[in-house]
Amino acid sequence: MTRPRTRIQQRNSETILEAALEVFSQQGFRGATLDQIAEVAGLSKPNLLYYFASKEAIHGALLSGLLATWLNPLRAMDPDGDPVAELLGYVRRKLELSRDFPRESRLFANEMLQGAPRIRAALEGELRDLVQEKSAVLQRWMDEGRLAPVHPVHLIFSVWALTQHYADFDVQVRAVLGKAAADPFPEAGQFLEVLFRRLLEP
Amino acid sequence: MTRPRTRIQQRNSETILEAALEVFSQQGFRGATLDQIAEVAGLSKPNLLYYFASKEAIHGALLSGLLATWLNPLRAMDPDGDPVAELLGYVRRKLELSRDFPRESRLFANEMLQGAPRIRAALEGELRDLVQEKSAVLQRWMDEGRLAPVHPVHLIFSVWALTQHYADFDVQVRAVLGKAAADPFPEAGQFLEVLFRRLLEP
DNA sequence: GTCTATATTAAGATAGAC
DNA sequence: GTCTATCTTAATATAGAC
Repeated sequence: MTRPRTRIQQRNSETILEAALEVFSQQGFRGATLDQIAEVAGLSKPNLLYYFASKEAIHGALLSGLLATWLNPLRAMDPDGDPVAELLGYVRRKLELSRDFPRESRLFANEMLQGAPRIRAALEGELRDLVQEKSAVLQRWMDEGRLAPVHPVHLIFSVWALTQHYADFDVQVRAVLGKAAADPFPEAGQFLEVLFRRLLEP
Repeated sequence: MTRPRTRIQQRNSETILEAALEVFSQQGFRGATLDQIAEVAGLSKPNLLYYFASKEAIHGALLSGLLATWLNPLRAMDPDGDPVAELLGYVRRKLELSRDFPRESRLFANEMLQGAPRIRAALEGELRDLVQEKSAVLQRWMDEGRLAPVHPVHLIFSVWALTQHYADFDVQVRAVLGKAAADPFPEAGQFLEVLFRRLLEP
């Protein structure tokens, strides 16, 4: 059901994927049930299976394309731009993804915790290639003295870890900060800017 | 079955918890099954339930105490020590936990992704209190000019995020680094030391 | 396209023999 | 303490009416 033809098909497919994202991102693939998804979607269980061949197919539809979206900010890092500004821009866009798409982040995290059975190939291919490419750019900037020297791959890991934490561990972040800070993201953004400036400004 | 009396009880309880950790840390609570745990443990399913009252009880036994272990390194941060050394020591010990107990880290991460239904109270109590206490210490060090100023709570978050990433996203880390680096932890340790030195040295 | 009813398998838990 | 057999419920998926 990748190309729904009618408007009603379009709408129901989206409703199902939206509900599935809600459930899969919390419970993982095995922990989620079609009953839960059907309930959230407000549709009957057989109706779900009219639009998607199986539970696996719904999950697959969510996963495919997710990695691409996730990597877009890294892809956008311009080799001809200003090094520190480019890196800070990357961090900012990645943090915005955590803020605006926390469920997608948790879906991805769930897949990682399970050992990435469904996207292992993409990790070792598409992801690895892009990281290698951008690491080379970072390394060049460091060699030119425009960025303080540091392991470029672990630098990219640190961007992922620090930004995704605010989506994946959202409950913990809010529990610690208390109800005072309704939205932790502005503070997080400031903190991360300071962190990466001090780490990278030559 | 918190206090097994005989040696055989001791041994089987441990075997079950070990197997359960393996499965729960990958699949989460709902995704894991007693069949899987029994298979990994090499015991029959009814035998599992002779030692633990229910699936829930096994999971609870793993979870209880986990938060305490997880917080020990933060607890060990000495208010009378050297600020930068204390912080770096905290980071080092936390990274060692990720290296030596990755499954425990993933069990915790799974619980977070699900919204922490079973440890919400501890997050808002024990965890929050300790973070507040240690944040005050960090703030004092900053006020005394012995640590560069930065949001102390987000600083603690950054330690968690950066160290746990190497356990929770282990598959991704290894996929990106390739088979060349069999053990990413030495490099990670060096990177994190550089990062926190540049961030915090006044 | 959507529903009720249902087939089929899997999962948590228990009974009772040994 | 450990096992086989089994009860009960839940879960994926399908059939077939509307």
